[in-house]
Amino acid sequence: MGTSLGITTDEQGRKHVSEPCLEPCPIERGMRVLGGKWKGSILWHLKDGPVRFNDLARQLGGASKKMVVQRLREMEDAGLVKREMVSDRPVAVTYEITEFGKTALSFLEELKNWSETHQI
Amino acid sequence: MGTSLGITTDEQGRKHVSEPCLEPCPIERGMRVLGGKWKGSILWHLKDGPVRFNDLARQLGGASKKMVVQRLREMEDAGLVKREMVSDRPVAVTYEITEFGKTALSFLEELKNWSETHQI
DNA sequence: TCAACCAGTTTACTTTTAGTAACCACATAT
DNA sequence: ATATGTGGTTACTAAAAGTAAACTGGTTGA
Repeated sequence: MGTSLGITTDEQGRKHVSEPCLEPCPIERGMRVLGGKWKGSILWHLKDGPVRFNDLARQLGGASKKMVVQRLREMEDAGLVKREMVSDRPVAVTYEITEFGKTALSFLEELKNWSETHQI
Repeated sequence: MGTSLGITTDEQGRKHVSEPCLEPCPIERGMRVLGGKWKGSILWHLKDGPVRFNDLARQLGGASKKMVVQRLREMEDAGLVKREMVSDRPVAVTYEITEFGKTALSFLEELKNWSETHQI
């Protein structure tokens, strides 16, 4: 009988969804890459230049090293972040935002502004 | 000796963080309200007008009623969404985006575009 | 030599989230 | 009477996410 947002009702009155929002919908997909705890903050901290691992971990006061490493690996895999071995013996590593990572910054900035302007 | 992003090194070479990004930083706070699984999608589905509970649950193909209710309650509490009892006996309920909820749409749109333009 | 740094890894948990499947009470249509 | 609809709730399980703290194996500086 009627339709509303992809839901159709047939002649017998049974309801069917024509375009259910299955998992790989763009908003959920985006949230998976940027939404994990600390991911946004990590990217944000890298926006002004490469940062060394322990410095990053310290900045993210609340996060354990394990979390920071884990998130960094995920973000490396997603291509948001690049790991660079700066020196071998004294081991020194920096993490740097990639060009692709930078494309997410405007979005994070909007989120940041949104949280700041509305008291959340 | 040097400082970098709020990390200072004292005369003895010990490192200290001056402004660690503790949990309630704007990006993390924003992610807490908008980042849960399905929350973004729910808000997005409500953008064109009120939607009834079961319709919404159907649209979110992968989500169980329990999840949808849970997320809706959280979003009600956050003031993003309003529950409206349309009719009592036949019980009918709609969920509607609030003015505050609408302020998050531009952000979701950017996330959506970002996910769509970069193959994620 | 000792303490502190580097960049992690590992362990041993606890907490949170996600999810299934069945069930409720009531209403409407066949 | 039976199936289907409404808007949920309950009970339970599985998986993910997160924690603190110890530990590696090296380096550096006092």
